[in-house]
Amino acid sequence: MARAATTADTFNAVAEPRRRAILDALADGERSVNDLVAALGLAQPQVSKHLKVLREVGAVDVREDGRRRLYRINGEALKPIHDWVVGFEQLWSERFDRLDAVLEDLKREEQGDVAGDEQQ
Amino acid sequence: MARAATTADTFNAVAEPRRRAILDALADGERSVNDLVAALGLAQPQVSKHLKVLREVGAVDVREDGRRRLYRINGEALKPIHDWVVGFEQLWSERFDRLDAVLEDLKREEQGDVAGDEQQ
DNA sequence: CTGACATATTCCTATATCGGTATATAGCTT
DNA sequence: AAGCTATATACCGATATAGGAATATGTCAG
Repeated sequence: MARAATTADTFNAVAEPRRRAILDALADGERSVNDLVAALGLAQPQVSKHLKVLREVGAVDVREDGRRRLYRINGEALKPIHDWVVGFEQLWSERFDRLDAVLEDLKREEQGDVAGDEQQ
Repeated sequence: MARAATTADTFNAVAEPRRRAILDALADGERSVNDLVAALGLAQPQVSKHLKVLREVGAVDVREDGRRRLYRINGEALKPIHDWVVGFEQLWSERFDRLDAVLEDLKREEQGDVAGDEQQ
């Protein structure tokens, strides 16, 4: 068995840096393919191919406008990644330090050690 | 050129679902390889191989304990993913609805249209 | 209708992957 | 030392990839 298809899910689609760059470029609105080609400095066929992958996982939507196709981001598709990674946020974020302290205290109280300040 | 190595960065390493499962299993503390094998229902060599990839991108650390190796998660490695995806959160989260409304109002005021309710 | 423009698709090739199986390495235990 | 346990590594095969180049499809202008 080989590696999962890039179109298997958003995690795989977004593992490719240039596809992330495309999503970044689409962050503030619709853009045509040529627009993206210019913005990213990639060859047109590669951009089209990357867009196809992003389309297949639902990370972008297309709209036709004459001979151009305007791509727009579909944030919903990134939610699974967000939800997964946010679960680990406490492992590095200082925002949780206070919470950790509180939980420590609760734990000690639960053990009847109301005075606290015991060492591990 | 082929797809980027799974060890190229955390995005690639974590694109594989079983590697995410390993990280999930390590979320609440150190575990030995066999422990992970039992928890995930995978063959031991595959677990070792997945752990190697996670080690190479810095997503886990190892500690030797007799003949066992205890793996622990290193959350820092997930931060780039977190930081990237959080930038898109406003695309789906209701938490930003209120902010959007405020920004709309500000925009209208800036344009001198204090009465608001103009159509595009 | 012909040509220019915008985008998608096809073909090619090198490469890294993943699972499976077998085996190597290393640390206990008796 | 022998044997068992825990983990890592090597080998194999099938597969999907990504860039490059060429080409196909579709649309607008004159």
